[in-house]
Amino acid sequence: MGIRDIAEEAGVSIGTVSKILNNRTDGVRIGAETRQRVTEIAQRLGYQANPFASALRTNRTGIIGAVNLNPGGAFMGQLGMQVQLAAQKHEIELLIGTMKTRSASVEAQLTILQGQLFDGVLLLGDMPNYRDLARSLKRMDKPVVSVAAGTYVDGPMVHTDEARGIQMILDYLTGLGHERIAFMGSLAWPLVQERLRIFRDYMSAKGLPVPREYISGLENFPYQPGDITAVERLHRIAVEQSKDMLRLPRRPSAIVGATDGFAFGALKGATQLGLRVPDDLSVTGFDGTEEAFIYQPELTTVRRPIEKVAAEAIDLLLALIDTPDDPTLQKRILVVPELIARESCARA
Amino acid sequence: MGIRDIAEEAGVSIGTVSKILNNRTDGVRIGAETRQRVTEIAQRLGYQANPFASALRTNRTGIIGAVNLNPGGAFMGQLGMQVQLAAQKHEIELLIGTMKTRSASVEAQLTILQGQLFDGVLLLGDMPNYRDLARSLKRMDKPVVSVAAGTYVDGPMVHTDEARGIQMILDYLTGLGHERIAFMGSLAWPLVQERLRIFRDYMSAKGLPVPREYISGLENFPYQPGDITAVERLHRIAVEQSKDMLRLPRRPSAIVGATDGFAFGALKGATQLGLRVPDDLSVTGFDGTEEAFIYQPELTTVRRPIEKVAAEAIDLLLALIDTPDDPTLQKRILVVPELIARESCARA
DNA sequence: ACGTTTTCGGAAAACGTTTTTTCAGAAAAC
DNA sequence: GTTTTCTGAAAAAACGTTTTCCGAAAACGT
Repeated sequence: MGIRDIAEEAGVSIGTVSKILNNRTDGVRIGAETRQRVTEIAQRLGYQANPFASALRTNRTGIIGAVNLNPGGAFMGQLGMQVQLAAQKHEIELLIGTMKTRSASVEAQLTILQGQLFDGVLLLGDMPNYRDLARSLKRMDKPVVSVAAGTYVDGPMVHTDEARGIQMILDYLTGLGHERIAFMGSLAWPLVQERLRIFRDYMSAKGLPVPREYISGLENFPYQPGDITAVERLHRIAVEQSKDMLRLPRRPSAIVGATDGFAFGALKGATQLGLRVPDDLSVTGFDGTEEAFIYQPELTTVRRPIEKVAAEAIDLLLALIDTPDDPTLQKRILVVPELIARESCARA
Repeated sequence: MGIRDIAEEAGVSIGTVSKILNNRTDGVRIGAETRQRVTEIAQRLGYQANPFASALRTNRTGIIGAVNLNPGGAFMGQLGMQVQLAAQKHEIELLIGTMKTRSASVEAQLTILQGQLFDGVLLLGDMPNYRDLARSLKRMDKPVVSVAAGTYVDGPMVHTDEARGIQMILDYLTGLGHERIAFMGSLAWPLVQERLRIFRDYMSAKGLPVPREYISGLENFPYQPGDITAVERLHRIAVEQSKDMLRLPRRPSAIVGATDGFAFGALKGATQLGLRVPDDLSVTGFDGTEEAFIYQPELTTVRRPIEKVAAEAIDLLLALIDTPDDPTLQKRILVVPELIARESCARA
């Protein structure tokens, strides 16, 4: 059961057992025969070290944590899974928690429980007040990597190259002859603000006007994590907003959704107005969730390469855990996304 | 930093500090004035007990774990989130892990790391070889509650009353005059096998024949958790299978999807054949994921009341942690689902 | 004033490891 | 033949709590 039982069984001291089981070679020698015997006994008894005792002594748990800041979304769910898979390749345990909403201070959460329990933390996704969070994280003495959070975050991070993504979409759309291009998203998320900015920059660089009515920002959608109706409400709003746009005297010929979800809204809005996609309207999404393929019509979207993002994030975090002070690890990795052209776009 | 610092600052012993901070009242008395002083100092210094030391001594971590057996799915993602929320109401920490695929023995995983780290474990969802898993869990000395796993599992569990759910669907469909009703799902999951059985029982009780071609079982879909293409492949297959059915000389007038995902497949299959939903074909789903509402047409489905399932599961697990030997807690809770009629069904 | 109870709090053991220090005996060096 | 070095392993300290046990002083009853 404990290291003591092994020691007793093998007729050696517990210290010896510990050294053998941890393959300690530094400064201490153990005879090959003893080593063999002990390992075998440990095997036979199915010994597993008590993680608390080990952690207490070493200050290492071998567990890394991921905090899902924006749970419930399809994209985030898939990101969580991919991070899990990436962690498995490294034989390390990964546990996912969620950002608490009730807790008074964001700080309390991360620094305290998770800061001690985990050797390092992955911060998954974006959230409305990310900056506050980031500030409080400074105090944590364990490495943190931001994942898919936007480019504005400080410190090590892994993210999709969204500028490239938006650019791909707009290249594609303008290549199809579209000029009246609208944008829909929820600006409560900093990530979406970034996407909108990139969108605007591109359009003005190309000299394509973007009238005010072509931007549907949905500034303050009341979102509570876990609100079971949020997705449905948001969809309903997106449908309505797209219909408003499509009833404009000069309606857009293409709608860029800041998110696959908004694209679905536009798709349904168009259907409800009797417009045909892609003949009368082109629609694009962003994220490349699996639903994009399942939907009717199948959605043209930019797929964020979740597997790569996850793998890079894990690699970076593990490196940071190993050598926290290596300045070359304070890096910002951008993974390039991929345009997936499907049924929802056509020539203008 | 540690309890020692508090003790020193307050001029008391560490034992006293511990008792005060843990509100120990049993047998030990502490003066109100001392209590006050110590609490205040702890507050001021921002003291937080080292969780490993505490856990080492008490064998309790205050953390419960959830193991997602079938990660990646939309339903499971939402279940995970709801469980999180339910846990928050109890001021308890909940961490979600995933079933490892690489690990040779299922057992190794759960019993060992998680068995020690967690005070109790929630097993979320179904998996192809659940029985093996369940067997190995017996050895774990921490309470386990199965959630949304099917009725065949042993031990405490919380689940949807699926018989009622299927019954609701079939009552609804037969009420609309449907008699030629088909079933689609992936029988690799025991859960789906149960649903099919219930479906068959109902149909034969009503004297409605179910020809062999009306059952699309997809016996062995090769599924690897984390396979990024699985959802897409499965969808493609579902579309094809539904088309096969719909090309039958006597095609079904309604298709019951064992899962929302299969219903989407049927919906798209019908569209591709030029059939109109719901005029030419009625389709129902099962699970009530958010996508069901977003899809075109909006899907009639049975919603599994995830919030209730999650809340019941947390309550039950916490009770079991408190009094593991209370025989009345060895219960099996069935939560009744809800039929949500939307656009995908009409009179036969 | 004396014994008895109560009140408050200290001392120390324990939890199961890891790591540092120490030590005995054998081998090597002088 | 004595001292030094080397080898293998035991012994003990440490990690930071919780909890049990005990004792001093104060309060109380007679």
